[in-house]
Amino acid sequence: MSERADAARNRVAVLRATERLLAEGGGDHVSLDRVAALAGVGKGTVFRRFGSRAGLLRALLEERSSELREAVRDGAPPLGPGGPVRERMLAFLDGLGAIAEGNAVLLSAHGQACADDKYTDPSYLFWHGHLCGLLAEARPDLDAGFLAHGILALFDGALIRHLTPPGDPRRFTRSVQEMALALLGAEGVT
Amino acid sequence: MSERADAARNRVAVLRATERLLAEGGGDHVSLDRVAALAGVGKGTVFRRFGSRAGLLRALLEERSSELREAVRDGAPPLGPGGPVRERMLAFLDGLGAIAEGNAVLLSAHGQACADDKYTDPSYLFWHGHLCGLLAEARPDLDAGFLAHGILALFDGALIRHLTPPGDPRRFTRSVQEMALALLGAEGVT
DNA sequence: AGAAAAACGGACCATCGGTCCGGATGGCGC
DNA sequence: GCGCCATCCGGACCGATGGTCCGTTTTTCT
Repeated sequence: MSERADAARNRVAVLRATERLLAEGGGDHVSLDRVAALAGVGKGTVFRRFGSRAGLLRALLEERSSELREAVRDGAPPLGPGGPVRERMLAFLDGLGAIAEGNAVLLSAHGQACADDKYTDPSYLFWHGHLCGLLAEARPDLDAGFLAHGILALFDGALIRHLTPPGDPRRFTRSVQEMALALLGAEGVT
Repeated sequence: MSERADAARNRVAVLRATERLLAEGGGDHVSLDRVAALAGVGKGTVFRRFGSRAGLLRALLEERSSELREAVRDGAPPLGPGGPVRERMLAFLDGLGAIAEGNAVLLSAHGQACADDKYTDPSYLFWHGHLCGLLAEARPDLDAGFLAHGILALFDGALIRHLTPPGDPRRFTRSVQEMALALLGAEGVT
């Protein structure tokens, strides 16, 4: 056995409380005190389970993106391995964009909390590695690692909010895809 | 008269103290208390002069970048108006990159403090407008506004620190330039 | 049932950004 | 040189926050 029943129950209570607070207030509305109170647990519990404020937000983000990660790693094309690079790229950006657009507030809160550790975060490293592979295959003449950082840098909560007009929730994603295509260059245009 | 002598003296003392703290500790080592103590002034003074922690960091950043702004607006080519777009772009990125590389810590501290206001900051808007103009001229087929955000998103303190190896301080700038060129596309290659 | 292990909870702490106001200080007119 | 008034100073003060700690409760295993 790895987790006691009450521990598991409390963990989901805390996560649900966090997303409620995230939804109804800004990102800085989520304080550990408030989360604990709303979840009906003690502050120590929140901390013990998630290590820190950053850990809590990371866990929530993980929950939101694990599905995409699986699909990218093991799923069927166009997301998963096997299809043409350009399609994989677009499908991946579509998926990541959807997550980002739906979690812009969480994204900025997490960014603020993580600060410097951002680039060593396993989740970031996975996205980066994936993009890296795709870019390297399509443009072996460029620095794929850097371009991958460049694309991921777009996924900033504040930027997304800034660029998403009411009534067109996918605008950001389309822009990201356009930029990615521009980076891939005109070669191989259908 | 616009500023009393002691006020001016204190302002520079505070700015110097801030940069010292920034240099010797991390970005979160710069608390208003510490700044005030090191500058030999009261906390209220720091606050009155700069409005907030974010304002203090912004002022410091402003001090570092005003020269580049002038050069871009009124200076001679290749930085200033008049030269070929591609050269202006490279020169601008070289200048901005140098500032960013020399102030990575300040950059992340400022980013954290500003959070959402980042995209309405006058300084950001200026850089963005400039890039926008250049990109729109070179690639009228793309969304210049978005691409400009994409390029500016690279200027993240943590990313710069992450990508700058000891012994090659300009590596980041070169990568940014390469990516910008990739965005401009192959058209017009010399 | 009983005991050890695991988890709980919330008081507690240091620190932070920001506010406020009585007191000091500088500039200007004389 | 002097005195007056606006301006500025300083640091005590505040509410909130992230994080810690330990006596108490709950779970689970035997």
